[in-house]
Amino acid sequence: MVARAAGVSRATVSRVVNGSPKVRPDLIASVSEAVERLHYVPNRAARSLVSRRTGAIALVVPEDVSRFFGDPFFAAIVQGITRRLDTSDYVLNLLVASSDPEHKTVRYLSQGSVDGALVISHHTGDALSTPSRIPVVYGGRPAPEMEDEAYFVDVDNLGGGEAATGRLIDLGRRRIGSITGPPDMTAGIDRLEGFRRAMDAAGLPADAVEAGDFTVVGAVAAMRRLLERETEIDGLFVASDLMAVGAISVLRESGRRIPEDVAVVGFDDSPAAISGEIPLTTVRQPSTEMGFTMADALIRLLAGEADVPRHNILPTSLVVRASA
Amino acid sequence: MVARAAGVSRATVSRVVNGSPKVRPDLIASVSEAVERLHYVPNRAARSLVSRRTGAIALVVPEDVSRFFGDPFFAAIVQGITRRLDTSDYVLNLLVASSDPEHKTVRYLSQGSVDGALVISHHTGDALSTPSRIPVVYGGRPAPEMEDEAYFVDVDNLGGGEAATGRLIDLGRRRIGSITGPPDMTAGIDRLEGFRRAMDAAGLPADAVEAGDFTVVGAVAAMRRLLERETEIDGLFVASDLMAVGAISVLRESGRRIPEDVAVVGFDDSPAAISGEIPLTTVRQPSTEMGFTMADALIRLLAGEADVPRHNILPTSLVVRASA
DNA sequence: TTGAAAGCGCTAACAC
DNA sequence: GTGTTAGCGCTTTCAA
Repeated sequence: MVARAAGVSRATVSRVVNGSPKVRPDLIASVSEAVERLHYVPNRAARSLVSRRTGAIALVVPEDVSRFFGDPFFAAIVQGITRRLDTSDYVLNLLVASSDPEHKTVRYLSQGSVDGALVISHHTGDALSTPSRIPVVYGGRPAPEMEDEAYFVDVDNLGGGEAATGRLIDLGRRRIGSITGPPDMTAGIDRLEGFRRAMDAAGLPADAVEAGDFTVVGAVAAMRRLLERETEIDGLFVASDLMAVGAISVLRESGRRIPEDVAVVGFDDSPAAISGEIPLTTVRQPSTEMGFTMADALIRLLAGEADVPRHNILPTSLVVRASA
Repeated sequence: MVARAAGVSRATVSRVVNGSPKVRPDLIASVSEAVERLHYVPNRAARSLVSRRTGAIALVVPEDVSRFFGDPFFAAIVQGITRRLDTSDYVLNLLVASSDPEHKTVRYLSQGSVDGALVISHHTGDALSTPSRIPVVYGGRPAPEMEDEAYFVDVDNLGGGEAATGRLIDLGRRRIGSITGPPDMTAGIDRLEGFRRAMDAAGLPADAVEAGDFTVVGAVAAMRRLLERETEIDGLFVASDLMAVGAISVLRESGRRIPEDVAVVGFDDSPAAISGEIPLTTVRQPSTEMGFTMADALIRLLAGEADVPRHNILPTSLVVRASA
């Protein structure tokens, strides 16, 4: 080790570099000086070989990146994560999880290449099948079978669905329908559950429900199906803004006015909410904060903190615009 | 090493694991079996300590992630990168570059934590100030002073600007203006240069130009300024679709019809191009391919290939819709 | 408080 | 072809 030019042993250099408290001030000074002068940078591999820590955490995202990276919600999560990491010594490893269980990702995670992992779970099946021995924090409520033991951060989809539906009810709407997400995505499930609770509480039937898939075209189809069954609909809760856009186009096509004939509430408060002709009333979710909180929880877990909450549900809020 | 349970030496295990050609088939079989049975996974840190390779590459993005992660263009690049990496043994490290030169990022890169880096350079100043000794491939043409020596992949902004302007000229427009990007972003500079060349070639003056900043509000302001100076405008090339949306709103506000009074061509072929009321004629850029190509170039560089082209300009194409 | 020495898990000469 | 032997650069007991 070159920095021994400071006239001390490698051990002392190591202590100084790692900020050990028991080093004489004058030594720490001369070592620092030598480090500076020689542009010494500790080798990460050697360090993690002995310390058994890598200083890296993985961000595991589902395979269809296309959807995820373009998705503003996901973008905000990543932003929140990087913001938290910025004031830490961890770096982020981006892993695109394949459905193939024997994929690189799994091997990588068990390779001890990262100290912990953040996994964005949207579909129920996404949750890391191979249980690794490193701490994992999920983004989004994972599958029910892991829900209790797992650490996760989620937005209050249930409360959001309830608030959205409540808005429709407060508006005096009585025949309220809903276009939901696919049945294997917990976010969609929870939003629907919120819808049901609000309807139940108001003594209204929660049966005008059709499943979408969080895309515009899926929503168009779902809306058409719904309209065939229920011509009297006067209120609609759609599980995402993008789907709301699709639903609204069908509604208008059928001659209905928004919000006069049918009041519509979306979910996400994405750019799509204000890009259409009629500004969407929707539910805002704290996405950046979600990413930040996920990273924070993982870092605390890695620091050995014992009282890290397993479940963290971030509040959502209703944003009233023109559609309802 | 536990896998010595296969009755061979660690060296042989290492050879088998790394696919060395000079190992007896029966040994490679029994070793593989033992590896499988014992769930042996080589330790990454130890391996890179001796091999001086990390199996990781960095993706360095400018600080304002907010813009970048939400940006479909960036999303597509990341997708292209991960797609290329998927069939390699490299993993991706995401680094958010701060403007602070003494930032984590710089230290990290010089720490030997990655074998190479991909850097998305949009602003001229973004280019890694600290010259690291690892191979770097830029996404987007970097600052002129590094343009020659650096490896980079870019889309043909110049050709795209030329084609867009050419479309306007072919349409018979004669008083054609342009809203450009900020003067420190090479993409915007090149698009403007394309505009100039097309105008020059047609013997038209290229002086109706105002600088935008790639945002809707910036474009609105730029359009207003342009309209004050040039009331006769009948054609407009806008350096991004998002800005085109802003420009069009101002144009309409002033009572002009698109494309009858003013034909408009954008750039990017982003979702914004088809989300507005009038589908935008625009220039499509191969963003996913750009990411793929960047990763591919870096991987080849890391493999020691000598004939990796330093500059790679990917073709753009005009997409004709309703606005021009 | 500091130094000496051991060793983290692996690969790469070098012999056999 | 395979085993033996050195380290890779660092942290960390253990003595001093």
